Amino acid sequence: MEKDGIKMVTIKAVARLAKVSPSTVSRVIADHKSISAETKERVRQAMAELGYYPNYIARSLIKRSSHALGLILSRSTESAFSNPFFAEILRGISKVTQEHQYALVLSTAENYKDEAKQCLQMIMERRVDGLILLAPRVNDELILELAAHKHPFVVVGRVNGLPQHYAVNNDNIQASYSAVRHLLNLGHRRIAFLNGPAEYTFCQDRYQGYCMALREFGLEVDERYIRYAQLDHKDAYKLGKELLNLRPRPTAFFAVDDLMVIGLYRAIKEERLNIPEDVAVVGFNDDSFAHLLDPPLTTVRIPIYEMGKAAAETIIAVLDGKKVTPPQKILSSELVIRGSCGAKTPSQLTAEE
Amino acid sequence: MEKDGIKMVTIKAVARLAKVSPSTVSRVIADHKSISAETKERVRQAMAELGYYPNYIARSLIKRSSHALGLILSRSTESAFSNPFFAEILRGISKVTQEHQYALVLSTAENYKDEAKQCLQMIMERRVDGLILLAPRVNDELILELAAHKHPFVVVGRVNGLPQHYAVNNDNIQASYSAVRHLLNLGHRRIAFLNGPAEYTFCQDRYQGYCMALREFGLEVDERYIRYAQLDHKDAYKLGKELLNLRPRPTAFFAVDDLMVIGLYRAIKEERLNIPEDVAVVGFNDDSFAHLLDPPLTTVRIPIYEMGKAAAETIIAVLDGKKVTPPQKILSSELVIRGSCGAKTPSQLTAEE
DNA sequence: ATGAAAGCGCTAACAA
DNA sequence: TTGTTAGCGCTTTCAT
Repeated sequence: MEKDGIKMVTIKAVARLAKVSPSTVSRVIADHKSISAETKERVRQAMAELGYYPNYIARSLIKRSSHALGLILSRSTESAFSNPFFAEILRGISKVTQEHQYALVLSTAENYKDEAKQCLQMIMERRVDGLILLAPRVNDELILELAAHKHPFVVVGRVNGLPQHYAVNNDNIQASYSAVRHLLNLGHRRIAFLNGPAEYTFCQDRYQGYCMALREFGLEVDERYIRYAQLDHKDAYKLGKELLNLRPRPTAFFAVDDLMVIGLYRAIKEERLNIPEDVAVVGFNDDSFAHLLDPPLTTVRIPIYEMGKAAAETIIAVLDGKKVTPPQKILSSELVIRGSCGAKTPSQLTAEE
Repeated sequence: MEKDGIKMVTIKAVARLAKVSPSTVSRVIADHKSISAETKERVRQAMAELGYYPNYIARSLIKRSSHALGLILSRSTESAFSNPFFAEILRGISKVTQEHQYALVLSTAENYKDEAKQCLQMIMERRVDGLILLAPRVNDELILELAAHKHPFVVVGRVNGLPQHYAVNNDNIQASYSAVRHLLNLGHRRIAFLNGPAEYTFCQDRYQGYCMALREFGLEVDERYIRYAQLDHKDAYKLGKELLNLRPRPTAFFAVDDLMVIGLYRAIKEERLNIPEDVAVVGFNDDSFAHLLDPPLTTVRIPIYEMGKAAAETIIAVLDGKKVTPPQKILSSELVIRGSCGAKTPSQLTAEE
């Protein structure tokens, strides 16, 4: 009856006080229709009197559902949390889990293997009913395994090599294409691309958009102007320097994540070059600090919060046995033009600012 | 045997394959000493063959422990996540929960009442074994209730009116005192204080440090120069404007959170005043963007990550039945001097920069 | 060293 | 409408 000095008020105790059977109490909890109003009232009275809370663990065991969602942050813990993308997606997810009374179990993993292990563990151990996966990789083995075992999951991003699955994504190719086209329209021809780790599908997609735009303008994709950096400002600083030392020097930069722009700006300023006069810059994500940079950053705004909401709604609907159509949702982004690329061309103007 | 098309591999199935009883399998899982090496081997073989994972729910039910920690973000969801403080504290917490194989259940609440309800629910429903509470209020009823019911919890911040409890905090009074003293040493005498909501104990403490410093310099605390704002840049902008319109105008600002400084900077610049020549500014938290502001912000750096770690370690130790001494830990902070206050005084120099 | 049996707190047939 | 009964998958005495 005691644990840590806390009295365990069970359904039995309530039943005893209300002079009914435990199953009747259970039915009152579930607000079952075939219970007389007076019994309901009496049972509720007893629950209130005893301060009864249903034991979720016991309920989960018999219902075979923990009513919880799992979310794993991979990459090193350090960079995962510091990226505002994470805060935004989490905000969207938790908004929905809260509405649906789902618990959200958060975990972190140092590397991909660890992430896979933890995901599998969470779901196999029945700690969670479904998973939300972020930043899928090219040929993501974890995702393939989850799919093979028919575990419920939704991916935020694009998955390759899997016909049937639930996913929420933004229009990376299109967004990247628009961003680079913006630079091309401003007259830039040597546009460096600060990409992220090539194993992520979103990096692949943004690369594809970059290539599309260049080719549309009859330009070759010159791999010398492309670098693959970590999604933080330090690596971007280093690789930004490398790119700035190329001759002929790129006149514009397209960075796959705003966080990189911080390092890139520093690199550019250290070379005594001016933004946007000497070098134009476009970022990606429209992180909250983007408008605070000097000059304010032109960047692609993606609906991160909405993607988090959509992902959570999708997986919850799936778990509720509802049909989710279409299984893959693409949310659109917009280019937010600020001061890091110089004069605006009318065709590229957006509502913003 | 089936649920969502997923085979449930139970301890029974393993027992059958290994030709032992379920209890023996259970003992192997717990690595019980009195099991022969060969049986252990055989059982482990069977577990591997069947891909067995223990059902955490079932184990929790009998062990009366979910091996999970609960964390609630109060304030409106919008501002909670966007504050880098949250990301940092979460990083520290999850680092520790991961090490100890604890699950971390995250929840959000729109307001204080909702937060209290959710905390109580999480712990009463046995979803979590203990709670980590952030940003305690003056006479925090939730905390008093949790304490009255002897629920395990740890607070990040200072709690008043409760002799025995676990808490981790930084030296707010001292930190605030140092920050204001820095401004006083630079010659400032009219120092405005952009405080946060007065119901938080940390705001109270920082106010106290502010007063201490002023009084030490023989100055009166002038309430006209103090405002209570939300912890975001919008409100800070508005109240910053108000303070700038006072005559005589304050020559320096001390803001209780770096996020406010963003709004404050905008207000100052709109008044065509220069930082630090016309107005000096000191912030609090050393958020990641603080060094990116123009001019880079002088601010108090508090060890948020370490506080998160310490909080998680404390509550886990408590749950493990260990003695935690001292129950209240205070981590120290440092003033990081950058460019928002003008010339440095030698006595205030820190290692940074 | 291992097995049998009881039961954690709850829900859900099946009766009545 | 309500009670009885049998578990959910696991751990843990108590036997052997």
